[in-house]
Amino acid sequence: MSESSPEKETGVKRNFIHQIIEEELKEGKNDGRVHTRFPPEPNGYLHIGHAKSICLNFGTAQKYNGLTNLRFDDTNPSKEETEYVDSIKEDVRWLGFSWDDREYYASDYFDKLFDFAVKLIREGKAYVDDQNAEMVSSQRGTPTRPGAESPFRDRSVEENLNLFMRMRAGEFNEGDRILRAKIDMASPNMHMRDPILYRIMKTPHHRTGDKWCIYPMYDFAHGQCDYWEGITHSICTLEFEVHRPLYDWFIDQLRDSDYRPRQIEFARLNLSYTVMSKRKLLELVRDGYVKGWDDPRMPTISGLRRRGYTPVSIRNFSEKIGVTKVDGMIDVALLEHSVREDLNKTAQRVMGVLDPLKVVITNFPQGLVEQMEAINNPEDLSTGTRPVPFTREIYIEREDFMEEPPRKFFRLSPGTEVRLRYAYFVTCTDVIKDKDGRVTELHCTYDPASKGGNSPDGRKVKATLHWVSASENVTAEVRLYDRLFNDEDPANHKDTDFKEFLNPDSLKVLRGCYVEPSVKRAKPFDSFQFERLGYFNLDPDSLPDKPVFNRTAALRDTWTKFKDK
RNA sequence: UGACCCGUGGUGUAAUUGGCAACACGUCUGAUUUUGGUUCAGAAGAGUCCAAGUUCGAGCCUUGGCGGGUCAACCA
Repeated sequence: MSESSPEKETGVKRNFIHQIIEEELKEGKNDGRVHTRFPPEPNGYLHIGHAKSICLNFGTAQKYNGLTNLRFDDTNPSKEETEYVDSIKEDVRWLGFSWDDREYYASDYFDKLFDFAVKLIREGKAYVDDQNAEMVSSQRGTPTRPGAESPFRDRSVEENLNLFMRMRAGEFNEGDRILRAKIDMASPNMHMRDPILYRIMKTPHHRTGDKWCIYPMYDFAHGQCDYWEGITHSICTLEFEVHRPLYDWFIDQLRDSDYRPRQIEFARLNLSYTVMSKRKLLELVRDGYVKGWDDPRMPTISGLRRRGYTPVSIRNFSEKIGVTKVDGMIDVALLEHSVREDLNKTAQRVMGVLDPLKVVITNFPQGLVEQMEAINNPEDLSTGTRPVPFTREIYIEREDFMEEPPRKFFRLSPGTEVRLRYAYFVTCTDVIKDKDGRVTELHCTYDPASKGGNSPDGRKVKATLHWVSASENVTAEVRLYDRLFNDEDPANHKDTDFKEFLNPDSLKVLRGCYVEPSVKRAKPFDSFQFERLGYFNLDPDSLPDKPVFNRTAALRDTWTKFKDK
């Protein structure tokens, strides 16, 4: 062989699938081609688990200069909709992958699949079974007991052909007849016990309309589509492992050259605090527990997008978690770390106050609006600065003041001096309360010499506060999102009771917020400083309809810790 | 009384194909800091499910256990 390795440096971490591929490449299999596919069923929105599969399929092909197809596995018209195929395409694109013109549908192959079924019948490898679902199911046996053969198993080829044509013609009702492969009812592998190839479904298909009233099953479609598309590596999740012998059986009936696609299984992603089952996500959407598939609390790609996640962060995450056959549980902390890592470098900082407490700077001139200069991103000074208006009356976060500070509380309290970021040093002189004893206003004095946030005499302050001018600001509604689930591990709750673990605090609308959106474009972001609470992708161009506030776990933990002391 | 798959710190991944286990996240210290963030320095934490075997030497090989997962939809 030549010294030029077909492997490309893409920064993709080597995993067991790469190892398999490299061994095959050495043996010269499939003419050295690597061709993968991402095959979602369009019956829901893509979630973070799919992202792993997408990154794996596209990443693997890129690594070996191969191609990846996008293929919709649409063999069950009762569950699939065009809305879903559109959202899937958008999400894959957003993640940064391209399938060029290789967009396929299992339904594209319905004719070929039908012909293949006829071929199997002719060869005596498939038959029409007149039994109903219950009969078929009871004859299948159990994992430990062999099944029994159907009384219709040995029909003549002519009779099978005739019945199959009539199935297609719509002469029978749903459930009356099925087409089965004739393999082995005693096989220790349940999937080899005369699997069903076609069932009658008088449901219009989102692409083929009412052209068909019989539809192929997953097992009868997937491998064949792989074969016809020239897929070399059909990467799927662990639960399909037991399907592999059947996958191979169909390929054996089909192939006429050395080429053969190979199914390789990997462990699907499980995330702590997260429910990933499409059925459950659909339930959350349908029953109104969330506002939609793209609700920021959802683990869907579109939900994460609205929450402020970047494509890079999700790709990095997929890379970090690796690819194995070990069925594990990844800590969301790793996902959250991945966003922070990216956003820390790229997100523009803005200031904001969510729960405002008025502060009057008593020695600051009435009516004066002073423009302070704020850095857009301390991690990337090339992003420049922006002016932020400072006035005699400002708001600070209520949490940033404590009348009787506990040990280690460094922020504002009576008599202490703190820095207002990019503005001045201020000292609290008076605390104004209402008749119930609630603090309504603070009076402070500022040190005019500390403009910009540094005192010429070199004295230090222990805290830097975030603020907003009480008059020069923009207001909007802010929603604060927490994790959707607060149970230790809701993913483990297999049954419908998973909703019991919904986090009641997962969505709070905070009143009296001072944020910006389309309301006043004139002064965007000047007065928002969210970064103390986390990082936000809130630059004017990428702002969601509703500002989304991504509270990070790290900060929450810090707070919990602090409060305990 | 089945078939297939899996078993390395709290979590995830690695270990040049046999040379006494590394990295990331998380946790905990400390320093720096106009974000209690970031950055930097450091610490704790597994002897690789168990047992026997082969070997000078095993997380990697063999055998036997144990534990976990998947499979009995006319879903994918």
